Amino acid sequence: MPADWLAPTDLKQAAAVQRELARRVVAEGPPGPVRTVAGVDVSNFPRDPTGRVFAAVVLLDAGSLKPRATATAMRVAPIPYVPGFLGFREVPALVAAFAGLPERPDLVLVDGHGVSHPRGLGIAAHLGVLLGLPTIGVAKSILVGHPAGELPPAKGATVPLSWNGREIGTVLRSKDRVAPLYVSIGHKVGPAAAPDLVLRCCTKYRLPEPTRAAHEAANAFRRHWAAENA
DNA sequence: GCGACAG
DNA sequence: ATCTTGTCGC
Repeated sequence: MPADWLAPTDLKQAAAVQRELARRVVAEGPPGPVRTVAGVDVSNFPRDPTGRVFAAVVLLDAGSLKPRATATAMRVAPIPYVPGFLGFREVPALVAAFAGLPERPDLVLVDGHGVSHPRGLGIAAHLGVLLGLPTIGVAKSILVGHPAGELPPAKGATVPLSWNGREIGTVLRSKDRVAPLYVSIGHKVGPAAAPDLVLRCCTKYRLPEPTRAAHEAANAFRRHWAAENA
């Protein structure tokens, strides 16, 4: 694996890497039963010139949605945040965090888009391909594309997310009368299965439990790090 | 050229 | 992403 795959020289090269990795995305799966689900997220210091990213991954039981293990890792992002290139900032730290997990999850829910991305490689697909794990992108807002119709207000409602005449994801109502989530496959997951898998992780909040747990873990990790490095 | 723009 | 106060609805 070329070094610039993790730390590209410029955005032009980064885009080329994304197009290459996008070819390796597998749009079907999961290959087996989903007994465990992991949630991943990254926390940052506001206006931090050093660009430190604090990553966390939480493994939970897919049935009870109870946390089973947590792992964290801190890295310095190789590039600043630029829409369309989020993966280069967060994936290295997330991969490092996964190394600290006691076991590999059957599925991973990622904060951000999967293939609903300008070059078909949002952070969920990026992470999935590098880890070789089934991943789904769960974003809170749109990067590219438009909802193909009006989304009903009830939890579980869906409508396709289209872009240039192509269906790239699904707009999903994860809770009654709240802003929808934008779901797209990351890697080793089929487009039809993705929305159901995400909904299965949603209880009483807008965001799925794995994502909520990871968000909390990443914030706790960052605060803990700050307290010991004062 | 102008508008859009995950976290 | 992070910060922050008030406000609205169940």
